[in-house]
Amino acid sequence: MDDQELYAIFRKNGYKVTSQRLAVYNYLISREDHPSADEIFNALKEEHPTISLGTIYNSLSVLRDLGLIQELGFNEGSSRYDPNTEVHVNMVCEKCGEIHDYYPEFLETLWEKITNSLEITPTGQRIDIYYQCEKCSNQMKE
Amino acid sequence: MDDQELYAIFRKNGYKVTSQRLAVYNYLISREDHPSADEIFNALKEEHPTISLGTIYNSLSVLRDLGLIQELGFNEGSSRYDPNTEVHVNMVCEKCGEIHDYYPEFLETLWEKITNSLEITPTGQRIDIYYQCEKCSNQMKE
DNA sequence: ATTAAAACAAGAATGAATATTAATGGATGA
DNA sequence: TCATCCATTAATATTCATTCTTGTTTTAAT
Repeated sequence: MDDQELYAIFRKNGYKVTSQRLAVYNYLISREDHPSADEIFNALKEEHPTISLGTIYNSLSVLRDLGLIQELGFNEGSSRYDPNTEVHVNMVCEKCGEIHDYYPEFLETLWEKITNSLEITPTGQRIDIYYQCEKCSNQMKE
Repeated sequence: MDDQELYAIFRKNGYKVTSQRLAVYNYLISREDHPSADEIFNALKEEHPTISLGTIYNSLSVLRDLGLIQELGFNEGSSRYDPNTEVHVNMVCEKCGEIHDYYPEFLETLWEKITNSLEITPTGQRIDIYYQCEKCSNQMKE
């Protein structure tokens, strides 16, 4: 999705196009993992010296309400933000919290088998697999 | 699982058996949905007049660390506690937050297809489907 | 029964997230 | 061009779930 498409989505829904919102979204899609609001804040401070953490939260809420991103709440710590709203698996390291997306073969077909049996229409989904990433399981051995 | 089995699990892992821990676990398995710490606290106050919210959190942490329950963190509000740690689907109403478990046909087989493709061994999983429950979608129409 | 370790209750502290408020800066029309 | 409007922003205060601290009580081994 390029910025022009974003502009259109914002305006169609009555939101103004602001450099802060664009920056948050573009930063999110630039990353493979799913950063927290604070991480985004620290990353954008350099190019946007006056941006505030409140604005980050605000922008993330707008993006989430527009369905452009998904917010992932966890047991501990802060929420993480995922620019991918399609069906996929979040591989979550239970030690360091690192997250990356995973697309098993035939996932969409399998997921359809599950959702087809429902009487209602889902508005979203979340699939997490918890494990220990290579880095963390190596540290355990030492 | 009866209380005797619980006793054994606690002791085997170096935890003492306390009435508070038993009460929290037994209350959880008595419920179809997945209450929050505060709900558990309010429910147990009658039979345990001196119990504190801190103790609820403590007991829940112990039960979680023993693998007896799963903690589900969400974007908004408090964590919810699920005494079912097997593979299942959490049906989460995005309006009122009500949760109930769902077991689609062949879920275990489908899930094995997904996890078999992994190089690592998962330590846990979480599958949520977000939707609007009947009560909430009826309220929207009015 | 004695005793040490673990767990408890009560309340303070923490920290993520939201709410509030005044300032900012485009857009619009005179 | 200028003034006004209004959503958004930045800064700050506040909320609320959860964790931590302290002193007391309970558990369970001896």
